[in-house]
Amino acid sequence: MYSSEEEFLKAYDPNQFERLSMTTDILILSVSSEEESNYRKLSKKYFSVLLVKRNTYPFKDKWCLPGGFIRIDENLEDAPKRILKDETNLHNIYLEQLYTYGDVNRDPRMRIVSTSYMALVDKTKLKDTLAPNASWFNVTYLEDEKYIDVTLDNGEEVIKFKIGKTLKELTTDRYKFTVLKNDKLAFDHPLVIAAGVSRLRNKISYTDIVFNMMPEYFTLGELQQVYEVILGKKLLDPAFRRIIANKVEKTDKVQSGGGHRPSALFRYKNAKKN
Amino acid sequence: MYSSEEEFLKAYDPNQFERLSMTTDILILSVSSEEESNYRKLSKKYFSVLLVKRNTYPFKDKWCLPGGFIRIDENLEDAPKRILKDETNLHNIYLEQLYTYGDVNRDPRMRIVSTSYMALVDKTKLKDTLAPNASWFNVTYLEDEKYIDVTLDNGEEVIKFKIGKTLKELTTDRYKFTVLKNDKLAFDHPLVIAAGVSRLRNKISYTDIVFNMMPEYFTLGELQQVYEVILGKKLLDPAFRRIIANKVEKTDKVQSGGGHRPSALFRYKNAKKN
DNA sequence: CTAATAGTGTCTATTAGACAGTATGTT
DNA sequence: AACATACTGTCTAATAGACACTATTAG
Repeated sequence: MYSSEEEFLKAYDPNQFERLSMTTDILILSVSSEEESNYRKLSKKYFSVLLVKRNTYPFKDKWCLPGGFIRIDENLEDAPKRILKDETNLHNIYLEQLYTYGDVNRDPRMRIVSTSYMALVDKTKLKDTLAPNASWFNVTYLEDEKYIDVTLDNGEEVIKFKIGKTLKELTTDRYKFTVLKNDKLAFDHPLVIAAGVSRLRNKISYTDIVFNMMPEYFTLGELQQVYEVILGKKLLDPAFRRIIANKVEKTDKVQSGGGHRPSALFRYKNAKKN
Repeated sequence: MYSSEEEFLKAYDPNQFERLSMTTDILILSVSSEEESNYRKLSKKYFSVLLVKRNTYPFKDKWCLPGGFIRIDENLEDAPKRILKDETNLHNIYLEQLYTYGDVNRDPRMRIVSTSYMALVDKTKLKDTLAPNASWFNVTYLEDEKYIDVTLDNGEEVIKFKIGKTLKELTTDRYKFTVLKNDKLAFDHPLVIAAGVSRLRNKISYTDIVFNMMPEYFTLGELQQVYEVILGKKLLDPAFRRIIANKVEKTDKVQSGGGHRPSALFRYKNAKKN
């Protein structure tokens, strides 16, 4: 039919299959601290996500993850990088692909497939240069065998949604997530949030990604708090210290002034395998 | 600007962003047995992948994963299901999304983003109804700190490729895979194979997905062999039996005739948490 | 001194790894 | 009997969980 690839490509009709649009959604996660009135206590930490209030249709006035269309001349993973830059003014951020959502009717405008990414940022590097309609929400994430209950709170507004887990045993992906309750989030973004938090919770124990959310110097108490808010449970000090011992290195800096024993400041050690 | 969502949707211009094409690639994995001449020995098992020889441009005469275009009116995950049906005549197969590849120049025809899926099948259910240009290749997968070396062999042809692992530490996904050597596989399919095998190797130890590759009744020796070919290493019998003990249930069937002690046949137990 | 966090020692329980042994078919 | 796999008992090493204890500061 064609005697060479060039010839084939020249004759190729790109409209053989109707084309579609693609977007990306970014789950930007971080850890926030709350001021503590008691000078002795440590400031409480929260696990938080960045949401944007939509001011255009569809889903006008609902909250959604930052995102946007993939440009025709842009690599897939460059789109979330671009949007992250626009939204937070940060670059060189930890970014990981989560999942691609492609149900026919997931967007009322037209056929849009969306690839979601998860980004982890250190909020201390972010000097209040947030986009005007963006806001950090503290995350409460409760998961059991059957449901995931998520509450997002930015101090002014509370967003709650619930996801049902259907165990599909052997025939397909382990769980199928279905949104059971949601009235303030746009699109299928509850699913993205659940997928991302769940992924982070798993990965925190076998990778070093937490350190993307930490400043350069930190105390082990702070690091433990971050683990605790992400995992949603308390950890025992000695066990925690054993586990992270070879991931961090002690510096000669200390943090004092808290009405209690000062703590050594540690730094992430780019641990070579040994 | 618009007073209602309906009005907005009516006026919406779907060509605001140039649209693109999407395809899906399916990594179909299974386990093959080889006839053993010594009546006493167990038949040797291989980990295997289904490839298709391309008879059209681009990449004419190279091997690739089964795949095809996503139709405009088809849910994303329905495309791999449809292709799986066409290719193997099987439905209700374990299917899991792997990764979405979207570099601008990954396809010479035009801008195509591709979402890859992994399917696990029990080859015994597949009664030689393979598509004419498809073939099962035995997989040898060697991974170390820096490289992944894969050899695929269907008895007639050998395909080798090599992938480099770049540790990206904290700034992005843990590893970036780069194809270092490949001359017989089309597209970025070496990356898909590596991603899938790597994922399966991890998941085999904390999920029950292996049973998708097993017939209804099997001996623990066979099951152990499957674990071994997937993990690429020998396991110790007592440890293996301890681990899978609560995932399987013994039946009153036995398999005898092998010149050695007959073995009990087991079945997958849809283990409720206890 | 007190409240609060920092940091360590050690016992126990659970799990993983290793090896050696017994059991039982077919030719 | 010999070979090959089936299956189990048990010791040891490594890891995880729990608790109690000491250390040190600001007020």
